[in-house]
Amino acid sequence: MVTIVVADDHKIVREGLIRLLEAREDFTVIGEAANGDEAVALVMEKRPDIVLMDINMPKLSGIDATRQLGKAGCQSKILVLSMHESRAYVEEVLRAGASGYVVKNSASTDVHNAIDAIQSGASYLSPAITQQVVDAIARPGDGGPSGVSMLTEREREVLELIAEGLSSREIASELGVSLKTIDSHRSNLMDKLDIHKVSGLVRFAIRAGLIEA
Amino acid sequence: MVTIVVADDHKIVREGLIRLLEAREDFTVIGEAANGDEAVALVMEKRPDIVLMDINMPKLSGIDATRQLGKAGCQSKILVLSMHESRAYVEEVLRAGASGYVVKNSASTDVHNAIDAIQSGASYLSPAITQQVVDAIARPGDGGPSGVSMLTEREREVLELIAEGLSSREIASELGVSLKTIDSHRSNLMDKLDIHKVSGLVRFAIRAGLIEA
DNA sequence: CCATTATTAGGAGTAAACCCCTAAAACGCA
DNA sequence: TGCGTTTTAGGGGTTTACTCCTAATAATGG
Repeated sequence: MVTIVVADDHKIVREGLIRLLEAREDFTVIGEAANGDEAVALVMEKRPDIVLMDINMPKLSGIDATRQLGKAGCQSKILVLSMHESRAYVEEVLRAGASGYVVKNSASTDVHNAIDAIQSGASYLSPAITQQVVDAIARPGDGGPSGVSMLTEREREVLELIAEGLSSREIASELGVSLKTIDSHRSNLMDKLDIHKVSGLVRFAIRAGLIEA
Repeated sequence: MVTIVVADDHKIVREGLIRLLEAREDFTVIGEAANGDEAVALVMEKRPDIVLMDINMPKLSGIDATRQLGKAGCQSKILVLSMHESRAYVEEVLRAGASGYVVKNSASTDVHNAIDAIQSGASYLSPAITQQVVDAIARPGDGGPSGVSMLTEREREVLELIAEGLSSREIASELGVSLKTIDSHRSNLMDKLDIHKVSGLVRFAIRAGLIEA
């Protein structure tokens, strides 16, 4: 019997997931959490085999919760449930110590398969994701760490301020440097990310978790 | 027997919802859609009693889909499922012609109750929502309609394209009007929202669910 | 029928964004 | 010590964005 804890901030989604899980007779849900804090506490207490963890949760994100459980030496395998298919997310989730990544746009059988896989010690990535990871590896140019990690500290800082709505002049004054310097950083980070519009930068910054929407 | 169509862009959520609905023997799900366009087509074809519609969907949002169905004279009652509890959303959803508004953080029984209610011609709002609506009615002048609902159809459209990264020129060509027209819409919507930068518009559009991050 | 609003369009101008270059000082690293 | 990277800074240019005006047409609503 595989014991499972479900963490998702939407009760109705949680209920649906539990039904989907318990359609398998060898799965049993022994607890549910509505945010990251609750999830960590519950998992430490119940020690389930599997944690089905949503990424977007208040207080503590699913990624941070995963990270904390890892540091605490928790043996439960974590299967992250996400609505994002972007490479950046997958990287971060796996780095945080999760054993699997399933997009919400999956069939219930995918979740079953994922649990079977990580229960036996393997990793599991949604079919939709595997392709992206393969693409990322195949592409050497921007291949490495996608996005934020290819930026320097300063560029990240500038990007954040741009996304927060400051003009280049305001950023220059904020950081105590010349307008032209910000212009350089701006150009450089735009080249690195291959995003050449403010709108794109904002969305990137949000996806990357640099700022909140 | 109450016939239902479920529209949500996440397959796994859709599956969960269907299970929750079919736990009631007098409910039967006769179709499912993964985006707004599909939903409209499917509902026009199948003519269900109820449409359980998510707001955040690609191509055509649940709100726009609701609006289209209303204009087409569709008799199906629409129950909107949303993760947002903000007043602005509820306003717009009801204005679009939906019969009910249920937040995702509800129990399945709430959805059952909502369907019973709107099936008998009533409206249904999640408990979490009712208070907000009452508040909004109580002080009409104060906050006013905050956000999206104060924009016109065209302004919303332009905002969406701005947030998606199109330049004014591209938007003009996309919508088949003059650059100056887009400039007008842009100015007007910026005045209405009191947001005067692209970065702010993008974040607003994301918060408002007009686009995805 | 009149008032308001939505949609369209333009003129004219300032500010900002964005693109092309170069280049110096500082830093770690091999 | 030299090499790459980061951070700094600038010159000069084109293109958008943004603001301030006006104004015609159509539709909506009291």
